[in-house]
Amino acid sequence: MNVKQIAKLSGVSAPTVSRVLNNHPDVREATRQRVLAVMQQTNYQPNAAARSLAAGQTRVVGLMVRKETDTIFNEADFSRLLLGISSACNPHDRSVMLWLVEPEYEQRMLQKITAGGLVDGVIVSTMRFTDPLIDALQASQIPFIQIGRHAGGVQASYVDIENLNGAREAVMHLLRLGRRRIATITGPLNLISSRDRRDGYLAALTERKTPIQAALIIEGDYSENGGYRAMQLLLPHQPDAVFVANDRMAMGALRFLIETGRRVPEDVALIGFDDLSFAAQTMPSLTTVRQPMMQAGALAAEMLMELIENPASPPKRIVLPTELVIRHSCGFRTR
Amino acid sequence: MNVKQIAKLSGVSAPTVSRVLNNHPDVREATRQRVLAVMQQTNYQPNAAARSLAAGQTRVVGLMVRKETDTIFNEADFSRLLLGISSACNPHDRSVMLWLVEPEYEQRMLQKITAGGLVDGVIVSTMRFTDPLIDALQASQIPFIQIGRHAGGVQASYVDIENLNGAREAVMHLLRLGRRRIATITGPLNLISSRDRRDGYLAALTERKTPIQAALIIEGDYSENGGYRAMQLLLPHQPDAVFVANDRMAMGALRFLIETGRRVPEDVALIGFDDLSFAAQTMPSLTTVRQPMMQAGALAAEMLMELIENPASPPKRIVLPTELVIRHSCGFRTR
DNA sequence: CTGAAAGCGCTTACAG
DNA sequence: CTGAAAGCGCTTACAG
Repeated sequence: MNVKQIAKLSGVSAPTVSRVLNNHPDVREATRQRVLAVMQQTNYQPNAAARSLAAGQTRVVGLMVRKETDTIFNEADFSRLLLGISSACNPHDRSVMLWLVEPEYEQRMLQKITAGGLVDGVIVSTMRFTDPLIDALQASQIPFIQIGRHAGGVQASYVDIENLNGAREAVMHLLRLGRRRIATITGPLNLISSRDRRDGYLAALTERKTPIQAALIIEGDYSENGGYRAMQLLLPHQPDAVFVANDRMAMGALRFLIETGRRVPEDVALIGFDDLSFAAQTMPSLTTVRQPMMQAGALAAEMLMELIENPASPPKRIVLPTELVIRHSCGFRTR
Repeated sequence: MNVKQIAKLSGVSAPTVSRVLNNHPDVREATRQRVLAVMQQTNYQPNAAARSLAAGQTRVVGLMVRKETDTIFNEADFSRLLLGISSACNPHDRSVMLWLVEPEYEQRMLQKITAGGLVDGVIVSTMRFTDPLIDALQASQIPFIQIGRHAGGVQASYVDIENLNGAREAVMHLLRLGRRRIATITGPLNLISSRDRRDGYLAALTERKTPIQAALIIEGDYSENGGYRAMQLLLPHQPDAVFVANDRMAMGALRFLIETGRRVPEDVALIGFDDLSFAAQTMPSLTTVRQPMMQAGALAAEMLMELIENPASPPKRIVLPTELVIRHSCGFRTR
């Protein structure tokens, strides 16, 4: 089944079939119905490759995700991002193509993408502040949207999460609860989200005129064991609260505190970041900052589709708010 | 840049460029080098749509995942499956297209896929024992591989996980530890994995000639609250151990037990299924069954690529072993 | 080993 | 509102 056959069966020409297929307004209603009926009967669907080639549009959206190390790659966030993108694309009849970027195949992927005929645009997610992937996309002229901000991308659109403010609010909450020696375990500081969260910590302290102490700031690696070790280093400096830049490290910190007989939150209060599924299940349950990754994915997809339709549209930057999920580890109090 | 231009620059014809592109052996080495050099200089990459149309091959692999309800959709497994598929496809220079199947768009997706020009084959993951998706794929003649077994798929290849045996071993472990009143909280029994895990439970009891009691078998819904409620119903029947068909429900069961003052594992031992990241972090840590989803994804992708190359090859069924991860909730003992 | 011709299945001006 | 012609950028026989 192809346009020619549909055309013959409907008693029209191929271009008319094409017009019906593409909802072109300039088709007489009777003709449209006739063609539609034949397409229905024959269960006809146009060939995607031919369509892409002729129209110069694939109706496919690409997603490039740099896998990073296992400790940084967060399965829940990844799933939610994907869910958001996919559910935004479905109603628009667009498909999504997924590339997990491994350095080994990075170049080839980029070439395939920029060669055309595969996708109309790309959503790119990488946690590195500076990433050659972004530069390559920038240079390639292909429409793209970043998840998170990145260095050098003056012209680029992005959807970011309010990492700074989310962290700031978490620390403010600890301050309001009367904590005074608040420490932080940061993520790897080559990641922009890690920096933002640390800066939020600093902002809260500064805002409340609380002294900042270098000894209370430790760089972690986003792993459970990293949190454990960081807490070990922190404890001699007697913090009464710790803002931990992700839930996984918070689990490790909690483990160390419990093993060494500290009470949480009485002796040391704890706030994490991510709201992974286990955060509600720890003992005590973990107060944490939730990021709207699904919404971020959906928005990025919408923005990309808009950019594809209208490549000249100016760059957009959206920063989504986080939500402080108050549980027990922070020294429970309903605000 | 297109084949014609590359041809002109290299002093050959378009078909020769095409042969070089496709590693056709019948090209003189000197010619090949000349063309390759020009392609390199011009940074040429062939257009994917044109290639797909002309060759009748897209070099794209599809993945259809039915989202099911939120409680059933397991983000960790989904991520791992995707990781496995993606890393298997990368070396073969294939891309992967992802569809999250929502009932609303199911028909259109299937039509697009079977119309051709989009993907060469499909990996399909759905937990329903009977799923129209499978039937439609079956009828469509498109090469496909199932994740998990399904009803009616006589000719279909699949990669499955040893749900039955994984459950069986978990229950055997409890029996070896001296438990005698072992209960189970199953998943929704319209899911094949749920049935398999229940059957594994039954198999172990039968094997050890332990009486099976209907009151000790409760159907859950894979949610945390479902586990909580199921445990509530189970407790009056005084089980001394519970095999729970997923970790999320196990968390709920654990919560109920602790809230009602039971000691785990002393009073009631617990084993889950999935090895979600929080399983190691509960108090007590959760003994559970780990499924090799990433490996399943990689294998499915390999099988699909083989099937695409050789559509006549006979169906293959692979069942991957699970691993019992022994922690504290089962009444710790190193085997 | 290489090229001229045809074709893959659509869409896009253009003319009427 | 509709159709004939050309074209999108490749690959596939076929002939030499």
